[in-house]
Amino acid sequence: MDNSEITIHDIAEILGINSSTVSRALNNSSRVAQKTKDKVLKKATELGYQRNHLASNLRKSKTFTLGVIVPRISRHFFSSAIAGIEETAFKAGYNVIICQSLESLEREQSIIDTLLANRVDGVLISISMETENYNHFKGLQQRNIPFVFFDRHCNIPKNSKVVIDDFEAAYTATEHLIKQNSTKIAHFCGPQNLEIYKNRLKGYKDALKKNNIPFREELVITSSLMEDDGAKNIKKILALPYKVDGLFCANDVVAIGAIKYLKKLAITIPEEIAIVGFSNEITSSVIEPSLTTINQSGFEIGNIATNLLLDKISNDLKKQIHETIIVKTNLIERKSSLRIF
Amino acid sequence: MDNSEITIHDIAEILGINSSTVSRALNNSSRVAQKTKDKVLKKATELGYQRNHLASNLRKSKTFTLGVIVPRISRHFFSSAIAGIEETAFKAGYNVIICQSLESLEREQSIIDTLLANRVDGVLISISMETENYNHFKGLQQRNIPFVFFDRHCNIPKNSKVVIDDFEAAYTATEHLIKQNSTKIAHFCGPQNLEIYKNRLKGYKDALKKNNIPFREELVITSSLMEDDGAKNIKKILALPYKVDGLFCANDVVAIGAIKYLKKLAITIPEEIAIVGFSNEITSSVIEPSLTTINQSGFEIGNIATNLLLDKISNDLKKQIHETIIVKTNLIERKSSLRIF
DNA sequence: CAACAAAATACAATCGATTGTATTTTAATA
DNA sequence: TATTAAAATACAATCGATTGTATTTTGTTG
Repeated sequence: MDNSEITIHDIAEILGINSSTVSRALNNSSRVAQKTKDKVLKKATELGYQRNHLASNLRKSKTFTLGVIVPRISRHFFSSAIAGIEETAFKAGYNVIICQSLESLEREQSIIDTLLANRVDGVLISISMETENYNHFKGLQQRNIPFVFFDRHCNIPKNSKVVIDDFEAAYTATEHLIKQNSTKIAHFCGPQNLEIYKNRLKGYKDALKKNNIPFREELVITSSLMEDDGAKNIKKILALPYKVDGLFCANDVVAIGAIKYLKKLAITIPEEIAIVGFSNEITSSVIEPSLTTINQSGFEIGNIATNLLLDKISNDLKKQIHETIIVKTNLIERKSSLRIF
Repeated sequence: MDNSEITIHDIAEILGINSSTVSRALNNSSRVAQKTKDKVLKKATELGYQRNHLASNLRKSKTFTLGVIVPRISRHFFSSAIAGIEETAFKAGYNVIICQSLESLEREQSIIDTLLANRVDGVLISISMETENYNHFKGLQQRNIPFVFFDRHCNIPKNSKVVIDDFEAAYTATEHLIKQNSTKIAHFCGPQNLEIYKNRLKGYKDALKKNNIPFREELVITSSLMEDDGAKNIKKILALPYKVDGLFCANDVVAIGAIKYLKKLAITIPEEIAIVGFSNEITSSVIEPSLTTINQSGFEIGNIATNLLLDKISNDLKKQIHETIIVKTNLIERKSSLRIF
């Protein structure tokens, strides 16, 4: 049993030619005669030759590896995004290192150090909720490693990102509630250091304004948007001297927390309060009443972001373009907001 | 701005010593004097030296990369398992290539080829539903690449796996239904080429037997356990000449499909039919009625499987042990099965 | 057939770290 | 101080593929 790996030198020796010719033949270089290419290719498949990427990459000083940083892999949106990233990366011959920040800035920074140590060729990032300073990204810039934000991005100069139009989506969601005759509409929003939550808040505000509904500061409640926060936030709203009849949540998880709690209190949805979430988690179609939400395709976003990153990697030497790609979303109307008139 | 990477040769030159000494110093070899080690380490951090893994790995002919094959990354169980795998692997200095078989044998085979081409040091596998022949695993064995099954395993000689006691869990689940006064208990089972589904079926049968409930062939319905299958299978059951009052599903997804369909038909759960699922997907606690299910920690299983694999990798030269580790599960009792007496 | 350009191939250095062997330095002992 | 073992360091080959330069082969033209 020959356990030793076949190298280009083995092939070269067998064919009585030089290993450099074998290498060029396998890379389909124009400097090698077709006859020789055929010979080499035939022998290579015959021997089961497989290129040693380590050696190849060392010479080319490329790792063909991308780093991916997400807050949490088990969130449906992110695992879909990762599936999209993997797919595109794989096709292009890249591997992917996946890391979770678990919503911690510190972890995010140390992950970037690890990725730098691993000499990844590029990085895809969806930032943590804690991320307020951006020095670690500057580290990437200095090292000339291209990176692309997806979904959760931040406002640093010269960056590329693949995002959805959070403003528009939030506007649509809020206006949908208004059309359902809600007038006292609350908004559970996320940390305002994240652009996406800023924009969702803006969209909410704008929709109110355009529809001549006064904005009330006390109806906007900021939290980490975890399931627990749903109940906590609802309590605050119920303590108000007037009745809230609509709720737009910046994600589905907090919306589901809210629904569960409201059901305990026997407050009817959507009759007493109509609710819209954001992200279309799997759970959202299962909960009762099913949750109206903004649908965003993680898979598609992952695909696109990876393509953008690969472009940046191959254009490295030339000018660096800084692009923002906006992916379409749509409102899925479900029972949690549809009132019968 | 010095963009060029620092190498051991740079450090050696600056300190006026040989690069081999620098290498040994950085690897804390006993062949280097402490004084020299200190000098080297100081200079290395000063210059921001980072080992080039490509070069190091090429020399050691190791990639420090593990391959992971799962049916689908977006399933909660698998994304949790991946999180566990990543964690353990990262700590040990390994990277992970994640691949989805999407329940296709063909894809699974080609993924293994890719992983071989990537010269991974080991592989973690949870096999697809289609997987009936095991030649591709033999390829791994021949190449002497250690691998470990987790969750979905198969019956080949000399393999290591991290699994749950499917038999016992299914037994517990079925017995729970019996305690709830169900006597006509159906079982939605998965493809019988997978050990886990075989064992779940066995556990179901055994629980019936021990409780003197006759086993009926027609109550066992095999499918791919997708959500759609839930409704399809329920239809078959409703066509029976007697009334089924209990249902044990081999996963949560099909159970949820069943619940949704039963609700449409206004058949009450658990009063008319009590239901137990398997896996504890996130959705299961959200659906109404909430789904009684077997809880299995993907994260823990991922952790353990990775540790086992890393053991095998480092023991490569010595004897190969073939271990089966069984991870504890527990029954989570929820509304879908709890009858009020 | 000679001359020469073009095509094909060979040679050799290189990527950066590791490691077996050789050499030098240090320290201990007689 | 001479001797010698042990400790520390230097040298050089190596992992396998790539690539710039040198050399050989091929084919075309007068």
